[in-house]
Amino acid sequence: MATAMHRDEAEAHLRAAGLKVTAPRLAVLEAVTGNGHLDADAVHARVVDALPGTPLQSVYNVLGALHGAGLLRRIEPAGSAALYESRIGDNHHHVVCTRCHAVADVDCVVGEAPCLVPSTAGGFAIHTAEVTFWGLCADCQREATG
Amino acid sequence: MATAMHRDEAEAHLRAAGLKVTAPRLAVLEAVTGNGHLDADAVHARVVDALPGTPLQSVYNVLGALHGAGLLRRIEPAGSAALYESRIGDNHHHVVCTRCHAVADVDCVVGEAPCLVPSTAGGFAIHTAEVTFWGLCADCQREATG
DNA sequence: GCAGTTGTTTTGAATGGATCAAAACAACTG
DNA sequence: CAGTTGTTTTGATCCATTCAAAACAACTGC
Repeated sequence: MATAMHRDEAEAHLRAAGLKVTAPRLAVLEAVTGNGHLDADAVHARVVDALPGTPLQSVYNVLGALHGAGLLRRIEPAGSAALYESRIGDNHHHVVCTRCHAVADVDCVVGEAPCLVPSTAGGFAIHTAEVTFWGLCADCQREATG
Repeated sequence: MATAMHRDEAEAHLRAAGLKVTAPRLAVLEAVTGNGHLDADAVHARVVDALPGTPLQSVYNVLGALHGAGLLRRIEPAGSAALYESRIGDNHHHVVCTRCHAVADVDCVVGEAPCLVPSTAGGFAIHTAEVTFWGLCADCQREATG
């Protein structure tokens, strides 16, 4: 839990994005903010704490809306369900544990966003680069060598 | 269609990997080799040409086995089904069209595999890096600006 | 060559993440 | 405060993929 989001902050973000301010949206925004990388189920679990009875479908809708509005970033590592994170605006990368699927952020490793150099490969007009590292998380290293 | 694979070549690869040589496996290997990035359905379509009646399930089994043996590489770009390619051994990257999902290979853009520098981020022992670029393919650029 | 063993293919069914659609509802506008 | 429009909810459906058991065929040793 890094930076939890205050209700009024969340509200401001929603309004700025031209979205109506609703309880499920505030709940999802608070659930994701500062809590790493969560899939729809994990978000749902947190949302239900704050807003009992909220259906999973609503979480999907809200996540879709917030992602569409640029308020949430979405990643889909191979083998995992879609994950959402609140850290946006910078283009950082991710490490995924090949054993337990844990995810952590990685700031661009080599100097200034080296992997992001826009280029034209094979006639494609590239606008984004996404880097996913694969490895073993600390816990799984222990269990593997132990 | 770059390098099509001959039957005996395919056989050798299978044996080298300790896999039994079977018709479906040869068919899948030939279907994927030199044909870019194919999902299970696309592979199935090709396999059925050579081996009528082959069920999709068998294609899944074979793709799984060949991938497990390191004979096929598997990528899973967000929003697409799993794709298989025969180009292995080098660690190249991919561009995916955000409009039509076409995929092309990209050799590492900045010098010598800059994105692959193994490092230790957040306690993870990284062993692989995967770079996915997103952009518009030539065709979609035309249709978008046209 | 031929039978046995083991791994593969096939048949059939099930899973899970996610999406679609329509009805019930609530947030913003004036 | 009523109307309008966007949201949430209910409920159903989709698709890629995986699981399981039975039918089968590739390799081994004889």
